[in-house]
Amino acid sequence: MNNYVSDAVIRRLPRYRRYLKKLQDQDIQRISSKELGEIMDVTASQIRQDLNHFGGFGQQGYGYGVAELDQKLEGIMGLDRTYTMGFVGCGKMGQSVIHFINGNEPNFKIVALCDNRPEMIGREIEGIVVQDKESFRQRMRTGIDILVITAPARIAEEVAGDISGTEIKGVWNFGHTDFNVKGVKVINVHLSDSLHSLCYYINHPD
Amino acid sequence: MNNYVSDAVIRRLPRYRRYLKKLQDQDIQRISSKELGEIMDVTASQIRQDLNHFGGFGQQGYGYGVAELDQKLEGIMGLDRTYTMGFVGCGKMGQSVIHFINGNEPNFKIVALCDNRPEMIGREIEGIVVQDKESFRQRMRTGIDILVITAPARIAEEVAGDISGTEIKGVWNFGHTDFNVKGVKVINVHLSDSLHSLCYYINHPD
DNA sequence: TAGATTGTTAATCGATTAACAATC
DNA sequence: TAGATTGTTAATCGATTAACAATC
Repeated sequence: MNNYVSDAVIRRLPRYRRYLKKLQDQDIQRISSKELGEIMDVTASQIRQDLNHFGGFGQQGYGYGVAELDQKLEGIMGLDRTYTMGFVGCGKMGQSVIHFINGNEPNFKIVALCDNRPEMIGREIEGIVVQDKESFRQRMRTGIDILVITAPARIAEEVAGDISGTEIKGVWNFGHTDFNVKGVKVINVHLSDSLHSLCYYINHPD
Repeated sequence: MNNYVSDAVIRRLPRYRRYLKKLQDQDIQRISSKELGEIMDVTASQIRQDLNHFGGFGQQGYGYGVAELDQKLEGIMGLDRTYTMGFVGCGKMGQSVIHFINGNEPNFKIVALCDNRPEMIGREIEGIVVQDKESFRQRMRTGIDILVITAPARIAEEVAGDISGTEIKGVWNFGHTDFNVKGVKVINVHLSDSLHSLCYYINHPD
């Protein structure tokens, strides 16, 4: 019930949920922080601390109800509702993220696509017609919760400027630059960065 | 020159490099930690602390040479050599990562592809023939530095078991489960997790 | 030399872990 | 009730920031 929640905690929430799903698949109905900690390779203390930011979901002497905790976390992250998405960039990366969302994320509905290349305009990708930048700019103003950037940096920068004043609440950015838009949360995926860190570890084993 | 380097520092290294590249594009040849901190939105202190884990790359009264620092970081991350890559899974996600690597990461050479589906076997993707699991298992033993997992969780788990004893030094995992292989560094990308954290932020603005 | 800015030590801040009283 | 395990406070640990002497 604490007010401030650190980024470190927020980044762990989806992971808790992944493990809770797995437990449900195994028909396990309750779990203690100790057991869960062993499975997830974190301390029981951290689990209890993390969860208590949002309320007391456990029961002394018993542990946590797996399904109940999963549902609470779903609510905390707002995954008990749907989000509309618009894509900027429908190249290989864009198409694969579109496919990923449609196949794995039922709470996210893709409602608009945009691409710069004339040969892409008017084409349908998984049932949605690709728009040009001008008509997308219009479409973008209302009814899109999350903007997904899967376009080259130059185009991403252009679009960033158009976000203010729209209903967009979050940006999921696969581009290679960081960007900040006031009033909108941006998550930068940065594939290159994670690959390059991997190289660091490869060259500095311990 | 310090021996232990925390994950937090390692994750920041690629980001420093991105900004140094940008500075080079603008023909800026030197920069102080103060200026760089302002551009990157971090403290000058953090930059100096981070870099000094690896040596004194700056000069008092002057700052850092942009090209020189970039080159040092390249060396630290081992990006002055090439890495061979094998892909497990050649679906939409796999193909898009293959395309991403070939288009953006000259230090990474894709040398082997694998897919489970009969209709994929023998097909060529960006010049590389897709192998079945059995022949890939053989191929995997030598000459692959990094294994990229872009296959469903079930297949990822199978492959994980075959890694020990190969020359593979790192795994770049796009699957939806965490996994650990002893002696091999694994970086889990977890697209869902980052999307779900974004939802948390959308629902808890401040 | 004087000014600037590093490299590095010390102080602060925040996150993780440990401990334990509360309680199911 | 006794045992188990939470929720929560206190202790520890690590990372970030500030300060400053070294030095280009």
